[in-house]
Amino acid sequence: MEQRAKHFKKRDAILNCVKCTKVHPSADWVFAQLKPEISNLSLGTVYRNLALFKEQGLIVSLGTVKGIERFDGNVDPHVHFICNECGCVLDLESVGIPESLKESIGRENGLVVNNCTLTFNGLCSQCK
Amino acid sequence: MEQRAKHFKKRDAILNCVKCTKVHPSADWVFAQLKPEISNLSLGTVYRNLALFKEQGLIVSLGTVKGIERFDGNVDPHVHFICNECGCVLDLESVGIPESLKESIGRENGLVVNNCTLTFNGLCSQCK
DNA sequence: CTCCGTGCAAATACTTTGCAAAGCG
DNA sequence: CGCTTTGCAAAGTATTTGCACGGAG
Repeated sequence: MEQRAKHFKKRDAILNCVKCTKVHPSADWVFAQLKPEISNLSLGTVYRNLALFKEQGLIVSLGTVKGIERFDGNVDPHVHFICNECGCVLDLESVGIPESLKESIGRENGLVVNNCTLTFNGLCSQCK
Repeated sequence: MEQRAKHFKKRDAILNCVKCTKVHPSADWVFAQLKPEISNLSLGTVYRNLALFKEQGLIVSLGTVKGIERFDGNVDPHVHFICNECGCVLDLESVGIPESLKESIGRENGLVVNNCTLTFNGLCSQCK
């Protein structure tokens, strides 16, 4: 375990960084966060690892906000609010996603439904 | 009217192209569609006009699919399905968006909610 | 003459990739 | 040694922008 910690030091730091924040970060943000403590970290590594995590299902992509891809360490399906002004992303805990729809929609339309995202857009409390 | 038709020939063609298809096109797709009939059309013009239409609310953006922005001439809120394999976008007519949520969510969280999108991901009938 | 839409090409900006070096077993 | 991770920089790709031209009023 300690061995692993050494070998995957940067990878773990990147994953941890995404998992432990609620800002729904971009690759660039993660890089900026870790750069001070891991001075020889490069942006390419961040991109590579985020892509890897996404593929492994350890994190999810929220899509792009203003042309920049945003990630979420919280894999559980939940509802997001995106501010069109400042680009911040918030979780809307109070709203539930109709998970049950996934299966029935798939069956009705002849599709395989893996995922479902519900997103609201507008202005956050600071920007409005 | 005829005057206008001349002056805005390309603009109208671009808008019409997005409005009259169900493929939820990208800028590139629109360009490819129109290029044969409007041989001196340039891609920059397509981008410029799509951005304009989006701003005017004549079309909406569905966000990016595989890094490419997709548009929808149908401005009415409706549910989408995106195939992760081929990138096609389908309308799910049968599912309704809980429009009423917008106001209550805004009020509860101190937000201004303008928009709301519900999207399912998976494999389409051809790709599964 | 002035305004607006446009072609064209250069510029941006985010992201991906190739390759050599370094780390771990 | 062999395999994986990484830094670095170059390449890639979608999109935006600057500028000059041309048509409409």
